[in-house]
Amino acid sequence: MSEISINIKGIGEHTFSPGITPLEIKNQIKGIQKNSIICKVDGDLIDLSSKISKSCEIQFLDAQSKEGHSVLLHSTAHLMAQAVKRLFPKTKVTIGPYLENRFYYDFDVETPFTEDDLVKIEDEMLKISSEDLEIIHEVKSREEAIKYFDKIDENYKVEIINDLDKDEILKTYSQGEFTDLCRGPHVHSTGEIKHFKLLSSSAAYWRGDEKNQTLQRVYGTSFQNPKDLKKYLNQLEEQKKRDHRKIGKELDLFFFDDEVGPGLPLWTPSGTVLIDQLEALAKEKETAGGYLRVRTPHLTKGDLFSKSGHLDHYMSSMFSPMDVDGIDYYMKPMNCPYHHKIFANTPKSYRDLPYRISEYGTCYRYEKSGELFGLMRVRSMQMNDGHIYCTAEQFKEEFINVCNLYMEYFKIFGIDKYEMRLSLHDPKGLGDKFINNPKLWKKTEDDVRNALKGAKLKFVESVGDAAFYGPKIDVQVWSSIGREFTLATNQVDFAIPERFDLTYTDKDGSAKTPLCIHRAPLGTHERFIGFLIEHFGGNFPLWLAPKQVTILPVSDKFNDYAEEIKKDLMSKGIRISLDNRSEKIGSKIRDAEMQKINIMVIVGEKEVENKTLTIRRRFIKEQKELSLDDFSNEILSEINERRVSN
RNA sequence: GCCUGCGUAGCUCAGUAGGUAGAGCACUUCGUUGGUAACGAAGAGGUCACCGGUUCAAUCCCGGUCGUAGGCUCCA
Repeated sequence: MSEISINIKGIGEHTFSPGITPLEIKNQIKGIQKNSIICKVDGDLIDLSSKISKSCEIQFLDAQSKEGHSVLLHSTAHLMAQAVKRLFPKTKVTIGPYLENRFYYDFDVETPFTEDDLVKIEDEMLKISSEDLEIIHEVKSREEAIKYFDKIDENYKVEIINDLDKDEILKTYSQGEFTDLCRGPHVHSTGEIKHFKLLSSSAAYWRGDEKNQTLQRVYGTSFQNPKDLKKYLNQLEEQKKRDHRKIGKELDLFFFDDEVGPGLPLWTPSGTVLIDQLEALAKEKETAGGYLRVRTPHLTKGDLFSKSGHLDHYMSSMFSPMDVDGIDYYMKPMNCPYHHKIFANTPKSYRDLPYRISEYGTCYRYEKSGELFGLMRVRSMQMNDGHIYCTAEQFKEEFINVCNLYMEYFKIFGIDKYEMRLSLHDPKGLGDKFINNPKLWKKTEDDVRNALKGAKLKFVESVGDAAFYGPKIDVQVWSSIGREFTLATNQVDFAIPERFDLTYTDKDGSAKTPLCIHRAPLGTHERFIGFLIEHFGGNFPLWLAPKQVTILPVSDKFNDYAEEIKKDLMSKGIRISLDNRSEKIGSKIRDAEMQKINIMVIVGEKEVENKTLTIRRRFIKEQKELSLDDFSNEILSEINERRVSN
């Protein structure tokens, strides 16, 4: 057989006998990075032990590359599974994929893992690593694979194989006594996996279905380099410090009370400042965008929600009804039905469209107890809600304007890590989860997709995440501990206008049905503020900060001067406090820093004499001396511009 | 809702082979009047989440409830 030519990326062409493996190439050819753990042949990731039969291009990768790292993570999941099987032989393995910087493996075990168990598993993993077991892959026929996994009593694996496509190539990976069904590829020996850490264990359902068996999921992380592992673990610690639940407590922004109920936040004066600022921002932008503001009740007769479809499609997220004079009343889970009522209250002409109305309407949703999460997931929420009623011709522009509005907001806050997601219906849920009208779904989804493409907005698509009444654009963000949330949303509703018999009189005098766009560019106060707390780590920009300025007299002797300054700044609308305790200046500064107050105004003998203030900004030691007027002018313009720096 | 862990002063946390509890910070008072991240002293504070059970005795052991954490599922 003739030789084959392999172009090694970064090295050059070499000839080999067919059947050569990347591992052999790595050992033979000088200059290939020693820490390569996997390779790509003509763009496909393959095991280092795979045989190469024809000329190709090969690229060796270490775990610094995203693909290399994901292989390492995946292989670490297998290593963990092997350790678990050694320690708890009755365990049945299921699946163990990699995520970004993490992996997990789901196990069916008799008793859930304790923290001690995780330590034991980790120790066993280190042991297997030092055994340096070769990881061998084999292609198996369907029958062979089923027979094998059946024999070793791994029924989940058998179930997986039975569900795979008939022409799927089945592979097993073996390391020592442990064999797993897997697509691979994997690193070539357990000795390659050295620097890992198990992070947590929790429950998960088999195949993500709550009707199925509860499995134990163990999360972990793994790196090639101990420094990278340390860095990642530090990063996780740092992220925990930004957790809005922690900062919310430290800065006294909001809290939950057992006697009030879970998921029902109480906003303190400081937290309420954040709400007020957001609301002022929304009001300003919406007024400029042609919205009219409205107000609607929190409680309503069931008939309205029956008409809107909520009782059919949304009941599981609604609080149980209360009986009022023999009639069922519900807390509102959304504001839309009221806005439709307002639209319909007076006759509309084509001249009234687009008709845009908005409010910060408080909604109440029954979220299952285990789903509650700080401010990010609550049961009472103040929604930056609004509805646009427009003609088909106006739709595209209106829809994109909403997208632009939330981009504008994001710019104000400096939010740049988000993902726009076009959420589509899942045909399987029609009639139950979604309104049953396949044609309208298709048309509306196409319209939205085209509008987005026309505006050159980047987005991903997600099937099954639509609202029950129409497709939507969700803006996804991540909390500091990595959970994903929808921050803003922009939704189309093709069903409601008809259900509510909403019409307008067109130019020709005929009655037409408008399109309806639901939108919540700032989401809800709860989630948006929860997100902002983490985004800023509690260090709010001046315009948003609950405590903008504090005056720190050097000693009691200057309290009167401080009081004058306080009065002046307060009259200008600045959120100001005065620390007149008999404490040393250093102590007052420390307390102000801990409270993350933006600006400290220090006054002592010098300032009283000069009629000035000494200004010290949060985290900045350098100070400057200013007159009261110069100072207030300076910060007022910073506030009015909603500047984000510091 | 499901699985597991956790619940001690306003906050962060000690503690008890079962004999009703302690620190630091914060708070109040007194002294100190101090120039850039903690001045000193004293005082006040708790049905040890709640309800039952076992026990002479429960904060501790057992059961239940509620809350909470990590996930799963679900969502703004």
